[in-house]
Amino acid sequence: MPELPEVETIARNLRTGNISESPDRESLIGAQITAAEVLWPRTLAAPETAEFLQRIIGQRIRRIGRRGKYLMMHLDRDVLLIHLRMSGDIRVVSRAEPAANHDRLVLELDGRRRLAFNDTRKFGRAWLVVDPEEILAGLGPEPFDEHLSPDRFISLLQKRRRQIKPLLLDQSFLAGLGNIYTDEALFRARIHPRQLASTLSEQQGARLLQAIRDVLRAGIQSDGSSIDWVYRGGGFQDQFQVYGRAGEPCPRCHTEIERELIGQRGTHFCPKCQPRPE
DNA sequence: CACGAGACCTGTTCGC
DNA sequence: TGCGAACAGGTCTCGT
Repeated sequence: MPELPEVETIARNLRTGNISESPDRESLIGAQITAAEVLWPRTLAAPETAEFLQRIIGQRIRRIGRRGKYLMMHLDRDVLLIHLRMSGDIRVVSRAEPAANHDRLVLELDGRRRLAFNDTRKFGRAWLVVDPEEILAGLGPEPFDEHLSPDRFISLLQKRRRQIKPLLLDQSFLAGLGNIYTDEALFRARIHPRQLASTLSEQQGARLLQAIRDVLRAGIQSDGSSIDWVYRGGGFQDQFQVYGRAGEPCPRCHTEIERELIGQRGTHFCPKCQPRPE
């Protein structure tokens, strides 16, 4: 469930305290970690549980941010990084609340509420590190980075002889896009997901960067997307134009939307608006 | 460098 | 109704 807009929404909500189940709806900034529990050891990528507990207990949350799809919680001395992968979610509940079914890592805050990393599929990971660059160094630019001009983006595309969709999913090329927002951006830019990056025209490259930013901005404005049984209050799923709409008419030209596996991922596109290059 | 397959996991939905 | 297959918002590693 988590692509850039969903992680951004979570980070903002934790900062402002706009969290539905939280007892007092107070910001997490300034909260002290008074206890912690690791319920599924593999969720904690580093360090080992014993060192993790010993280091994190007593620290206060000072800043909450995001880089790519990573949630970043800056503490007094360390940074807690969380990647939600496919099914992760963050909940804040009162301390009295019993642990939920798939809670994997729980932090008790000020002895009265708890922040739980819940993750059905157990793909998610958390790291407690001094320097987050240890983990984040390989990420490509943020989509909204002002240094990422259309010209710069175009020149990055021209260096890559690779299908555009898998390239956009590659976090070392650009950080934050996942399967949904990639399909939506390519549709809005009218680019076929299999077109080789190096063959995109300047106009297509500029259009694509614009579409990526538009789609991510719209996603954030809707508080992200909520699909299936995982619901966090986002509404962007109602604005999907192609994702999950195979067989339905294209909103632009009414041709049937197609679904095809590209790089092992279900890919949705309009065969007429996004013509397949020879 | 690029690509596909397989792993890692659990749960829901689809097709017969 | 039941049961297996397919599928799911992600990423890593390995072999070609």
